[in-house]
Amino acid sequence: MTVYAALRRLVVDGEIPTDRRVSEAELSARLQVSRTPVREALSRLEGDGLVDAQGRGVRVRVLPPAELEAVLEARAALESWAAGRLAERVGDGEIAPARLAELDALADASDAATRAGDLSTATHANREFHEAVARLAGNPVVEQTLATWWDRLVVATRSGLREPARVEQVDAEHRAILAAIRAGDADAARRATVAHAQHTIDTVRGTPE
Amino acid sequence: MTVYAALRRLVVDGEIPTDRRVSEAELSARLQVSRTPVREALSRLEGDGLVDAQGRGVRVRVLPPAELEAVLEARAALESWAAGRLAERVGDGEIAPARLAELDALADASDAATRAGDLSTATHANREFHEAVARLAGNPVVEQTLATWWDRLVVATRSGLREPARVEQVDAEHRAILAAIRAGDADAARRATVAHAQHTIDTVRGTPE
DNA sequence: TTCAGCCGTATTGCATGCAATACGGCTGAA
DNA sequence: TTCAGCCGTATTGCATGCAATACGGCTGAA
Repeated sequence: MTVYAALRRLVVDGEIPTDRRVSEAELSARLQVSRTPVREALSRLEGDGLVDAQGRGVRVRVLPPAELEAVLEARAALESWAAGRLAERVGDGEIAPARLAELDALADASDAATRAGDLSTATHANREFHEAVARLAGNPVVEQTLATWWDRLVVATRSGLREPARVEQVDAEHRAILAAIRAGDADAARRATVAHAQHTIDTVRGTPE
Repeated sequence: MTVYAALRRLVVDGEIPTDRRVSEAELSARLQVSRTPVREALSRLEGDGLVDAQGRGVRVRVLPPAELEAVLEARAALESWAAGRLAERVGDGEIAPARLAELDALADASDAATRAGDLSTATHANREFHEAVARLAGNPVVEQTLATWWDRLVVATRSGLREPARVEQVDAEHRAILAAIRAGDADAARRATVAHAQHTIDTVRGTPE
């Protein structure tokens, strides 16, 4: 499990070359363990869709455009569900308004980093915002699936794709989602999340390469 | 990979006792391979949420009620998305109406088996119907995630839960989903799917044990 | 020059062995 | 009788070794 976690981190953090195949021996030397636990971890990572192990050598998966879009669409589906569910819970009084302050803080952090031009921090904060929404929705299955998809996207978009200058828009969209959640308006929360996600999809589509 | 597939099948088909821990040696003897590939497969199955491997011996996961509901909710979220997307594609003329005949046939099969009282076949046909909708929606990520969740539910509901007598209702709901898809009405398709799923959730909730 | 076919070797996939570990039950005190 | 603590053993987790395999490049024909 620890080897799995370590290897996953290496993959997600971009510490493993994506332009060539890597041998099990290479990874085991790097992690100072034998090939056996490395193989186990790789098998799991393959299940997560993070690496490709057919043939000889393992390859970090950089998603082809079609699959990138598929993951983005899937993410939009679950995130909009989560936002709607959270709004319902707020409306039902299951979530104390104070807990929503966490979301405000994360949106603030995301916006601040974006304005400061700190892309890496901004990306991370943005993810944290969306993951917090999923967590507060109270469905661990959805939460975990989304986390896996985020990881896939991180790997896929590291080399190449960059969020372009729709910077201003992102923050406004986050605030719109939050407002709907706070109002307990599930429908509006879903719509706002779908719109937000759709903009990301459009951006990716419009960015060949 | 073959060992993984074989073991997964054993788990999903209920061929492995769920009431006790099973040792790696036991499974490797059964599959006629050494413990090494069995361990790899188990690690992956754990990632799929099908088994629990903490401590000593592996355990097939029978979902606790809270998690069962979480999976059902998550499934509803993705399936309603898929139904809506498929309806859009039909509306856009991307899907030839002839391909929807497949769905009719699967709904027929599900209904026929249900009326014949063949629960096992009915369950399978029902799953095929929903998986066909997901496939036609054209998003492999959604499709595969749903397949994994179906497997989890199969294992979880094998011992104990049984679909009760809302038999008539199920077919009517399938037809409603189909009608919305055929009409290219994404909103209606989503609503019909959510309603269908919600009935299942209500049923499970109402069936303690 | 191009490319089909082969061949050597790096690499995988699995089996096996062993130290570390976790469990089930036993012992003895309260 | 109950249960904390220990102890023996089944089981895991990892390392290692080896046969099977897949790849990269070489050879020679077209």
